[in-house]
Amino acid sequence: MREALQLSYGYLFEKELLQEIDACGTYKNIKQGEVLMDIGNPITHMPLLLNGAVKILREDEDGSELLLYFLEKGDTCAMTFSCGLGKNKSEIRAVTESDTELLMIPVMKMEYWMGEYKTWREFIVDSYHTRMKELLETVDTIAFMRMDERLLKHLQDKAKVTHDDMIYTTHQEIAYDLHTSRVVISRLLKKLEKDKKIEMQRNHIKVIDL
DNA sequence: ACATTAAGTGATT
DNA sequence: AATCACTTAATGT
Repeated sequence: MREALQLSYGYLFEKELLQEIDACGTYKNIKQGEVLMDIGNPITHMPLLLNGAVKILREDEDGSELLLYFLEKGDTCAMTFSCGLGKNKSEIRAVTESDTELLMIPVMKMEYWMGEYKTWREFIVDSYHTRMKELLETVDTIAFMRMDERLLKHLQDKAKVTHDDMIYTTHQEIAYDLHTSRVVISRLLKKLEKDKKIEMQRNHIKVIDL
């Protein structure tokens, strides 16, 4: 069994379940920026994050994106639950935010364990809750916060999931995540820098106000 | 040196 | 807050 599995999930699951997870899952190491799951893809596996971070995005008709939330170590994707036995298609896109190690569990196994292991069942229900709360928080953010607040929150979230106060990205990419234009982001970042909340260099931003 | 990409800015809606 | 049009700065070849 991989150390990472024991480390991230050892306190949640009993030995037998961990061994089954280890045996049925496929370990994957994924580089930053890879698309794990795209809109329309059939869902056959559920990911268990061992480390790293994944961002979950929604897309509109003309292809522009909106970031919904991040997944971290110990998280799993909520979309997988709402589709039985790989019959449904993914409604979201998942992109690795940093280099990520994860385990892919076949949906069949995940359903089977629901009946077999209480700890697994609790984990799934709990994850579902967490995702739902996270989703509500983003809805609030989009609906009630001004763009400058959203931007700062986004930078803070990003720093958190990546465990690094340095954010390696361009203004354009941030604009895509927040579904706005680059010009707006550039201007707001300028303000945040003046307020000593961040420091900027080309292609990276240091978050000071964490 | 030149082309490409990232970031800054004023004006307009 | 978005868009346009344009400038300036940094980086790659």
